[in-house]
Amino acid sequence: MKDGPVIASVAALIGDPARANILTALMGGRALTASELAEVAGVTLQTTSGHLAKLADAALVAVEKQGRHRYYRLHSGDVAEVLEKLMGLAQRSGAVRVRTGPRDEAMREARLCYDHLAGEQGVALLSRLFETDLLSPGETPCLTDKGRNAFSGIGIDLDALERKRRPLCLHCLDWSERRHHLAGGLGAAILERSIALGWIKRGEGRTLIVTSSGRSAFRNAFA
Amino acid sequence: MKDGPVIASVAALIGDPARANILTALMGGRALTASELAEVAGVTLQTTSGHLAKLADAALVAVEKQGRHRYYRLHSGDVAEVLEKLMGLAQRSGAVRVRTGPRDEAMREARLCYDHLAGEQGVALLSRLFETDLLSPGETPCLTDKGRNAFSGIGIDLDALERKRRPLCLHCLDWSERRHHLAGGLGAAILERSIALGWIKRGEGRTLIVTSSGRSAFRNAFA
DNA sequence: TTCATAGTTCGATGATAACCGAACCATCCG
DNA sequence: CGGATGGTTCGGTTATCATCGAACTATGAA
Repeated sequence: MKDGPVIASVAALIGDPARANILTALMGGRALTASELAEVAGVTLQTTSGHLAKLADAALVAVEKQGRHRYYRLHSGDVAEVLEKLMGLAQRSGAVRVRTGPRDEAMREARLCYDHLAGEQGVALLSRLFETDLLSPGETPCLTDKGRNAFSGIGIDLDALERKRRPLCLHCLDWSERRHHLAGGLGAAILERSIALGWIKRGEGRTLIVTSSGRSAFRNAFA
Repeated sequence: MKDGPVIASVAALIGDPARANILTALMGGRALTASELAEVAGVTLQTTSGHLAKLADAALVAVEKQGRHRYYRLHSGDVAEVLEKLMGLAQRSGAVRVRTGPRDEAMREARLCYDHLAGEQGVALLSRLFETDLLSPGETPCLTDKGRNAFSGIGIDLDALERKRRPLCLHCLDWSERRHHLAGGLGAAILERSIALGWIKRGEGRTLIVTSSGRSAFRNAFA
């Protein structure tokens, strides 16, 4: 008995845009931190924390503590399957309601993803880095010799970055573009230098603005 | 892009308790009218109408007009599959939030289902009618000779009922009990006579109260 | 120890949407 | 033509819940 309400509670959980973004981000299979999830969800960390608590409560996600990080992942393959099926339904239904998350509008172009560049510009930059052989593609992106020179050339201290525990290169699924952009220590460093060099400026909230000098720098692979 | 929000809109649709009840009721495969669905959902016809419009809009249910009735059914097997999977998840999660629908509390025991008795009492009555051979089980319940006598004995005009277009005996899935109770013309007639004979009284809203004389009458199969 | 980063909890606010009463359309029956 | 039944639309009310600021806890680094 009460099957109706029971499925309702689970569906309602998935039915919130922020939580749906969190869940779809986790469909990649990798465990992500609360901060990263806050980014893809487009809401603040506090809000995300609340959502994650609910999702964990309902056993849709699982948590793993590792030092001061908390890694969240989907609780099991079952959850992923349901999400897949829901996507299928949504596709067929041509659902369009799209109650866009807060700040969503301006963030599509360029935004801060945790501590690196995301949005159209972020995706474009990564693909450009591959094209120009500054990075080589693979499981995770990998720095090439040509890349070492280029990044050092704009003032990034690669040696210092490599001494840190944080992985140098990671890719991160861009939720508005559904393609990867560059994360990891290098992603963060590029953003930091780009701001210092006037290539990127901070906008409202998490939005970023790529200046015209920034656009040409990215296009020419920092040359 | 925007996959997150898209799945969110579908999930949110399923995530409302009233709509979830509607959808689970339709999982039986039979097409039901708006009034019947209003009953299982535990909300008024107006509210149900709104819900059905949204569900139809998202292609989760399909409508068929037949005279002045509108028969609603699940749009396709896909939808049923998703619902199944969600039920599975809900089960594992031990979801308990159960934001019960309005009036839900008092309706579990006995309530009006469209125009017949539902709830624990309704389910118990049908099973008693089978046990005492007033009805024989099957695709739909079927009236026996013994049943004709018994029902005529309490003042039900079976001939008149059979002249009507409405099917005499139908079963109807009880949403609180997840078992069948008796619907159709006979189900309605039994309720009508039960009220006339003081076996059942109307309570608040759609709730019904089975009196002690009613309980013994049902237990003894109207003898 | 102090500072910084990661995350949670709490309280207040605001917006969405479910809900119902009432009035309105549509179909069938006599 | 009425009258009755099945459904939908509209408006106003209410409750829920997502959201964020601020304060707090916890882990790690210097």
